[in-house]
Amino acid sequence: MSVDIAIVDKEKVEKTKQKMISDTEIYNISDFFKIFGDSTRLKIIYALENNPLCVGDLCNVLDITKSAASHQLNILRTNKIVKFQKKGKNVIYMLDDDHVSLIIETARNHLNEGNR
Amino acid sequence: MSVDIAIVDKEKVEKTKQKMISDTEIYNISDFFKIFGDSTRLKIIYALENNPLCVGDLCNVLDITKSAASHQLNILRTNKIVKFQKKGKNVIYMLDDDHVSLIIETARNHLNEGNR
DNA sequence: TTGACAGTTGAACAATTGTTCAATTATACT
DNA sequence: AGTATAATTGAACAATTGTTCAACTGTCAA
Repeated sequence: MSVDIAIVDKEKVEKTKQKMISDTEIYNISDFFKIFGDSTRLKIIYALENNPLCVGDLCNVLDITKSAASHQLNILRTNKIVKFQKKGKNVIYMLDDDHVSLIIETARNHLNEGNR
Repeated sequence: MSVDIAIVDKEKVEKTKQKMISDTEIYNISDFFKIFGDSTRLKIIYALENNPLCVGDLCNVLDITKSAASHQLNILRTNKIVKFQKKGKNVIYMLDDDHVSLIIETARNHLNEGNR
């Protein structure tokens, strides 16, 4: 009731309300999409596809600073998109999850083919 | 060269650079994901799934103001995620694209099942 | 044509987010 | 131990983004 806007189809509104998924699930899903909503993170993911790289080399591939890379890698690590492995002085990053590439490819195909 | 960080594996860096997709394509994809990276927009999409609604009813379902809804609907329209149809004083919104539901469901399943 | 209602719009504001900079940790090498 | 290099971290800053508020457009009905 808190919005106070006249309802046109009360039954439909109620039914739709019931069909809605929970707020926490909505937040989880939108947070997940936010990860891929940044071009730097997306580039990192593409660079690491089938291709582990240490931070410095990753920076050279993408032409970004170590700090910027490290911050974004931290986010990707936290969200289990990438994992790492220490090798001497270097830290080697790689994708943690096969689904991720699939989801991105689905979006890419959606954009390239078909509609739009 | 602009980054000036020592390269560990020059060949790998070069190969990876070549494999990278174009910046404009990266931006297109990340912009696409940005659309779903907001909880209000995601809620709107869920509410409209198999279920056209006028703006007022949509606001009642989601408990948001008309203005907030209208701004987000504008973004969704621009990106061809929803389309609309005028019916008298009302504007009926509906999903424009089947792929969209699919992509969101893929993400949702990824989050619910399997890893994480 | 006037009043009421549905929806849109732009500007202001608040919050979030990404990058930069400087300092710090950690490892390797001499 | 001391130095050099790789990477991380936190704070400051800049940019982007979502919501609110108020004004506006367009449509219906009396």
